[in-house]
Amino acid sequence: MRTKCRLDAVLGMVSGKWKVLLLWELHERPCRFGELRRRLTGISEKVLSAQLRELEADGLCRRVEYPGAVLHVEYSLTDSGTALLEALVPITEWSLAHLGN
Amino acid sequence: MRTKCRLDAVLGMVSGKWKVLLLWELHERPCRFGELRRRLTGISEKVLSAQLRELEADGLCRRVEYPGAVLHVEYSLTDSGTALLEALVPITEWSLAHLGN
DNA sequence: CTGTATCCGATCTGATACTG
DNA sequence: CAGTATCAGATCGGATACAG
Repeated sequence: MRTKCRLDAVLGMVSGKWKVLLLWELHERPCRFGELRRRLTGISEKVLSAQLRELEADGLCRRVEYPGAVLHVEYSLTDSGTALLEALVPITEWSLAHLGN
Repeated sequence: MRTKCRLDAVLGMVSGKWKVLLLWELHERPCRFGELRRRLTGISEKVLSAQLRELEADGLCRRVEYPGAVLHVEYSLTDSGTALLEALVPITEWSLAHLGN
């Protein structure tokens, strides 16, 4: 009965307080850690790190290290992550239709 | 920046551990409290009550009392709730396409 | 039958300091 | 620059007992 619908699993993937925002930022453009920290005003490094790792573990984003004297890491959406973001569009539309504007 | 997208608000409405299941059950047919408790094996009365109240507060389900010697209450989806459930369909499809079957 | 009141443990988030 | 470690506070879900 629990597994009758698969929604829970997917909703869990985006249930973190900052996850959707992260997906959104990464959808606009690939981002470095510090960039994300600045753009998601208020998030702590620990939480940012944790949520990125979860998104990564779920295959929604990827983490790429670039060689150099200083660490340079870039996060970006996977195709899967992009597709999930698109699957969320009807929810936004529902929101516009059923919640105030 | 937080309010740039409305996803968080809506996802919050279905983020409770049993919310989607509840919407699903109510979508199949209007249900009484005891019925829901039996069908959602494992949920406690307190949590069932709380989540129903949240769904109600968000306009996703309604609670109707029927007069009689004993209390008879029936919960059912609103149009808004039904529409939200439909807006979640693409997520299930994403799940089928991107997660194992 | 349909809930509410309490208490508890687990989980989540945040602040801060420290590291390679 | 890109994180990890630690600790504290808040929130969530669950068990149980009780009430209208």
